[in-house]
Amino acid sequence: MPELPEVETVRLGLIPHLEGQVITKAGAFSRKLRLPIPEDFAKKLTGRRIIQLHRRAKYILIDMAGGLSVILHLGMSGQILISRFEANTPFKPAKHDHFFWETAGGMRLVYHDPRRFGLVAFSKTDNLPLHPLIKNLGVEPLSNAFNGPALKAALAGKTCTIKAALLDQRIIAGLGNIYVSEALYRAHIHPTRKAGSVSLARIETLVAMVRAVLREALKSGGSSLKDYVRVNGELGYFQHHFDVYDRAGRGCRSRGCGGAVRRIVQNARSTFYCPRCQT
DNA sequence: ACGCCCACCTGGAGGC
DNA sequence: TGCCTCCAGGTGGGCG
Repeated sequence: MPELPEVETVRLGLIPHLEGQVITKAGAFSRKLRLPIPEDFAKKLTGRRIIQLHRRAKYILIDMAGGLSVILHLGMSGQILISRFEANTPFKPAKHDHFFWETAGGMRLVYHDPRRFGLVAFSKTDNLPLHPLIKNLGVEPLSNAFNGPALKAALAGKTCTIKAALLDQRIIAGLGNIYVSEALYRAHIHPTRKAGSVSLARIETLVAMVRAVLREALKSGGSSLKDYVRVNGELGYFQHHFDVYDRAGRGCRSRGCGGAVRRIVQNARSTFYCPRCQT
């Protein structure tokens, strides 16, 4: 579900409730996520102070006192919710709640994930860059390292489609199925084009459009299709601004185009594009 | 090494 | 109402 803008919105929403706080209580329930929840989850977290929240790709990284970091991923349907809790009222998990913690400031974090593709893991803070979940991630698309020449070089010789390449987290870290379709539409690049064959000039445009669509989505608090919500339960609203995603058969929004958005399947995932505007 | 397929899960929507 | 199929913001293991 959540791509970079949704994960970043969650991180920004968590910061005021978590940074500097001490965890007074924590608990986990038995069902396994993408990875098993660490057995010592509650023991490791109880009494520990939260220092700082970061993001890498679609992972939220929480640095704690004592050199411990928590790695969180929302998978397709994960939610992290924060709410004030009443003193002396034990947490009763709802269906698909997998773990929680409470802070001295009176807030309770709950991780909820029906499909269980998300995960929580621990790492030593020092070793985070080398952690197996993190070490192979590519460039952050909102960083200066993401630029035309660098992307052109990363795509050189690739025979897969540009769509598949943009989804590859080892190349660009944080794009998902929605924003890849949206960025390719804005850059006028056909999603079936071979990644290595796109000219530098068009790659430069693509870089700018990836940035633009991520920034705009972030401003809108992300896109809520089904499961994604902010930490206070509110919806994002960038879904109202999609040009192509989930708009098959409807009119292309480009002035004077008059064509219709088409849906195709690439690598078993939907792609939406305008056959007239994208070549 | 690379590209592709599939599995991992649950639930909602739509067809009959 | 029910049952069946298809579909969904992600990821990585295994295969050719």
